[in-house]
Amino acid sequence: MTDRLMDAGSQAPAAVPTGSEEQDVRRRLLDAASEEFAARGFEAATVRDIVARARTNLNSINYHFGGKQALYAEVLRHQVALSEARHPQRPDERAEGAPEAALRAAVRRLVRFLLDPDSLLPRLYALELVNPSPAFASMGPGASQQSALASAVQGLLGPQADPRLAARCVRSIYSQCAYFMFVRKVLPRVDPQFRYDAQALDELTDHITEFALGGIERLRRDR
Amino acid sequence: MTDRLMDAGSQAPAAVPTGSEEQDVRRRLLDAASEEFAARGFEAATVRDIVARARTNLNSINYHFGGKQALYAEVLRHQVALSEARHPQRPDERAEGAPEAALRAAVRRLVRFLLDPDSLLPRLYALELVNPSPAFASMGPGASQQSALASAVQGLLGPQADPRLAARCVRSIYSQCAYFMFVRKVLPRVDPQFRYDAQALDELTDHITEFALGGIERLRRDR
DNA sequence: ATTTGTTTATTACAAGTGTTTAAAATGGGG
DNA sequence: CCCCATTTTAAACACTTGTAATAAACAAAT
Repeated sequence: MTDRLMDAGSQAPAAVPTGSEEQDVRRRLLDAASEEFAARGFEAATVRDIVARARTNLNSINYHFGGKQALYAEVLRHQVALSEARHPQRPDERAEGAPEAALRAAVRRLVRFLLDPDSLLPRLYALELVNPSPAFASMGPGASQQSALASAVQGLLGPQADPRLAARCVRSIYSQCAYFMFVRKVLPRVDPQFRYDAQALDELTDHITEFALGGIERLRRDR
Repeated sequence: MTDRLMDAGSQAPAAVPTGSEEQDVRRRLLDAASEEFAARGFEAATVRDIVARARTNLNSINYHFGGKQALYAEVLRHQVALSEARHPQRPDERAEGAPEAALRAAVRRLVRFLLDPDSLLPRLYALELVNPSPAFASMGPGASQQSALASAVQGLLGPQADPRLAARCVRSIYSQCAYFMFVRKVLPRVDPQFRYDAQALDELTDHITEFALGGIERLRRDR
């Protein structure tokens, strides 16, 4: 058995016109598998469809990844990394002036992360949340987004607020964003005018933010 | 080919001690299939597991229902009927005094419907929403619950409110309830103290109601 | 008691699954 | 040039799937 787990970027054959042909099959498999797993789920996706889409042979998955499950785990890691690269965390986002602005920024970030129409992660994430697989542990549930949300909510509720209340408010906001991730496939059927483009996501961000500001304000006054 | 679609309750052999043995297998199949489909989803559930759980033979599904798909459609219809019987719509619920009370009643009904721990429908519903199947059309998405919610929200926003705003508010509330339906399987892993018992559902109802009252109030003032 | 229609049980089958085996091709250092 | 590790290809395997074919058991009416 050969050790295939060397670092993926060190061979660097200078300016070879063929590019990194060696990792090319692996990359194609990763992309094809991402689409197949996102489209049909882990069990329903077949290795034959994946290798066909990747334009390679049936044994490639076992050779390059060791099996269907290992490929799936790698797909999850890859898509998480891709998505985190597409949605970088600005470190001082929560330090911005008014807590209302902080909440709006956190909601916008969460919406764009969970509803990114160009990413396969929301779909894979929804499938895992509804039907968790053994490989689910590697997906942090948007931890950084939720922490930004939590601090914004904390800032609005005040420092001496009940942390359980704060957690409930965070979940109220998070659930509104996640809903569109879950129902993405059926939403066009029940609400045909809803779109997942940038403008619609901004309007959604505005609504969720305003709704949440009102809800938090009321719950703050109740205590 | 024999016509098996006669009415199901007319033979009535008086006080036979064996009960309606004829429909017994069909009922057992329906129950077993409901559990298997809810546990593993339509594709992953196998007819062999279903007939084993129903303590009958492999051909039963084809004989009594005509195939796996037809059985699944029947399971959906059966569970919808069961759940609607468990959660009857009180016709004058929306007529109750204050609109706040109407909203609370609508939220409570929705929560108990979508999060009923003794019903298999929420699970089947979540699976269909994330991965719709051809048999999905037979499941109205809690239409009556949503209409009660809509009228309550309308009452709070005022008669001249923008209907699109009202629809957004309804969705903000609905999504908070549906969230716990979607993440039911992973919630114990990420929030171990959350329970789906009656008390927890009432607390959830209170929180969602208060949060929504604040949100609606704020959005009403914005216009 | 025999027949007839209905239900249950057993077996077989064709298609599809992930994985294994083994052969062929490839491409650099000796 | 040739060896050798790596990669690709092709074929086969063992297993599961839903469904069909067929036989057996059963119940009621003639």
